[in-house]
Amino acid sequence: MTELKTLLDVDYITRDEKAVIRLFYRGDNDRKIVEVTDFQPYFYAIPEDSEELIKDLKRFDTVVKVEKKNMLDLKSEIEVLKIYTKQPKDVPMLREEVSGLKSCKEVREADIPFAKRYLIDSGLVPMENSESLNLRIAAFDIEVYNSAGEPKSDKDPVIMISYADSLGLKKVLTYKTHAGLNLEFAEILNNEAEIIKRFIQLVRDQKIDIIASYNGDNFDFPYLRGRSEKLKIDLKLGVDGSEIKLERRGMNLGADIKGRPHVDMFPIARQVFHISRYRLEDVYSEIFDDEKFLIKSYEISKFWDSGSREEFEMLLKYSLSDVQATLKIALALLPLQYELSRIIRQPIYEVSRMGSGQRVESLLIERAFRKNIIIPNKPLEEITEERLDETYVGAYVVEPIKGIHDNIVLFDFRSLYPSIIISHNIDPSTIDCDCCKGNGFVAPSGHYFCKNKKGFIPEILEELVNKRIAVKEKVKSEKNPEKKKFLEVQQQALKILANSMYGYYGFSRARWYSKDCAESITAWGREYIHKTIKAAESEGFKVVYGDTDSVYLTYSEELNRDKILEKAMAFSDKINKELPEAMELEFSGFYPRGIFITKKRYALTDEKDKLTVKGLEIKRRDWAEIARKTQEDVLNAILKEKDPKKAADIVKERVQRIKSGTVSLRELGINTQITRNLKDYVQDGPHVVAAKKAVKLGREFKQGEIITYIVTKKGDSISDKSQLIEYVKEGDYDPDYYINNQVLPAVLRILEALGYSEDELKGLGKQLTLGEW
DNA sequence: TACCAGAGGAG
DNA sequence: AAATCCTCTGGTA
Repeated sequence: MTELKTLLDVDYITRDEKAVIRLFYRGDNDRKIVEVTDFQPYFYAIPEDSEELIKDLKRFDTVVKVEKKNMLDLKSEIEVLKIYTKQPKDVPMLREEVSGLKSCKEVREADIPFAKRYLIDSGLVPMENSESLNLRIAAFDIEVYNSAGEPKSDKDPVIMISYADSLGLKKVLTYKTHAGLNLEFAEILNNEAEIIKRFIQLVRDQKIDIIASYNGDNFDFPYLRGRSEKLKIDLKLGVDGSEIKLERRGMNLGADIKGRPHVDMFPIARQVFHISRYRLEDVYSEIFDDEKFLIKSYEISKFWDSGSREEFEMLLKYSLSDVQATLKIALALLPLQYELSRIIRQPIYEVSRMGSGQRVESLLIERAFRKNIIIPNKPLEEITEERLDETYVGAYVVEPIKGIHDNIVLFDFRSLYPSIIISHNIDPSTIDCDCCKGNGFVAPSGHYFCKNKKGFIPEILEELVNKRIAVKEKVKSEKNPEKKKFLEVQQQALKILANSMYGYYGFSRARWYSKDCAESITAWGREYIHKTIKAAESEGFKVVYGDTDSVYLTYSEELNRDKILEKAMAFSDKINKELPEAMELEFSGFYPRGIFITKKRYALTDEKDKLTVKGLEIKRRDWAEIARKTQEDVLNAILKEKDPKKAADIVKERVQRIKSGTVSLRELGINTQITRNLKDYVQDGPHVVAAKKAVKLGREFKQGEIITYIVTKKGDSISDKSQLIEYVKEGDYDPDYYINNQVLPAVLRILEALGYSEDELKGLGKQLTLGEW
């Protein structure tokens, strides 16, 4: 029996001018670093003239070996030269030289980093067995002294480091105390340097495998690094004794720890959840349906300085609650990252920081190697710019029949785009192939796809989809809850990857970019939904609404629920008989009542009276809670209770409350993302103006940050009146704005769709007396 | 009133 | 650094 082990990380070092791959394993009880010394760096050249190129290559002393090889490149098999170099660092220079040679047409795969290259070629699977090994996970969080505005690492010290791990150890390290302080988790050291050193020691003593943080990439680790430099101490967290490394990753930083992967939960939470804000407390309450203990940021230095033991203890407890929340979030979200890491076969540090495009591309690169396909190069910057201008037509959206409908049946195509790609073999290598000449699978876009040879991407997609079907079968029969959860995560990871494939074709930076494939997929999608609509209509259904892959149907005559469902099932059976095997129109719900406002904006109630809302203000972070809640109450009154009078009373009550000035700021905050640098805005909306005011008070904003603002009493325009919520006192809000620009538009939209005329509503809106209806 | 920039949702 | 379609607000002229 072989020992269980999991591959946590890979890198390479240079020893005696030779590259040595290091594999960082966690075994049953110990940690192992395995070194590989016989893996040579290489890349490919596609020759104009191979003999000539071989001769030319002899000139370069960094070339150690050249092999001829046949590989698949899109539609054809080609001869390539595999060029081995002495060291990985030789590749960038040699690539330039070689691609400049007359005898060379093109250089390929010279941009695959060496450690990644090794992982692909070796076939090793990172994170394999990680669930069986009981990995040791630790979370940490720092508290920083913030005198005024943003804390700065060149002056403001770290005052606490909190630590919690999956073995049950929890600590808050600090260097101040008060008489009578008695919190078993508090560890008092002499100074700031000591708490940093103690933190490192804890991680090492506990033999931690994965370090989790919340925003550690862009705050905690850069800050610790800043302080460590000032205090002249090391941050040797790597299992090989190396320092943490801060690397640039696009607009952000990444904090890399050798052999002990650091996973930042913040970007993961942003991908996984759709919530109004992504502060630690927001994500915590989203996952655990529980409120986290909070103290305000400006109270940190106040509590630290105050001399009150109670306040100091509050601070310690707050710090502990942060780290415990981070650990809980990590334990909940890491399994999906493990699974993605296994499927993509890249280290968890990388995978956890990848977007959809990078994940798909990494998967394709690995699979291409297995199939002897030579990998396309990354497009040059100017090419990606050009691609951005190549727009194409996407999905079709049916204009809804506005107003209330009863007995609505919902159908949608199961995984429409993946199933189209598979059943029509949509791939850059199969498009408009020579062998099918206008036959094959002919898309409504005019392109056709090969019927003889399966494409690379459809083949991978089919593997993913079949694997997912198999895993979902296992989920059904699995009784052990641990294993069931594991399988559930597996199928989720497969779904994420399968659903990203279409978007990847249209992604301007993709190696396997193909606008023609992307537009063929959407063209087929439109055709299938159109055909479905036509068929439904000829069967006596009314199409109330539809979007991309879905249709909402009612029956044209008065029928009872069971009769309608019977008709509906007969309808989908008929449709499915005519569809390709991989495709299926699925029944996905019956709704006794629904209201349709516009495209992408509607609400339905199911048979358990549960309200489903799409696109309306209720679902939007940039509307105040008071407006969202009022809209929800109005919808419930109309859909569930069929009582417009009650709806009107709700609105009246809400308007009165706003007028009285007693609405809390929590209900008035408007969340909006600052999507760019503040100076880059052409037109400053209220959120930008609010942010710019805050900058004058010492605040800083990261691009992508979500802020909450209030429209206050002070100022002329809405923008003038806007202020970040943290600078606004309770009660300081503009009732007129919240009535006329928030609550009334949200509810009038619903009432308007009920058939009240615009004039009626305007008049009533002004009088704020909705009682008569 | 018409137009634009900007945001965020649906699928 | 996945795609397009779509609605709506607030600023500006």
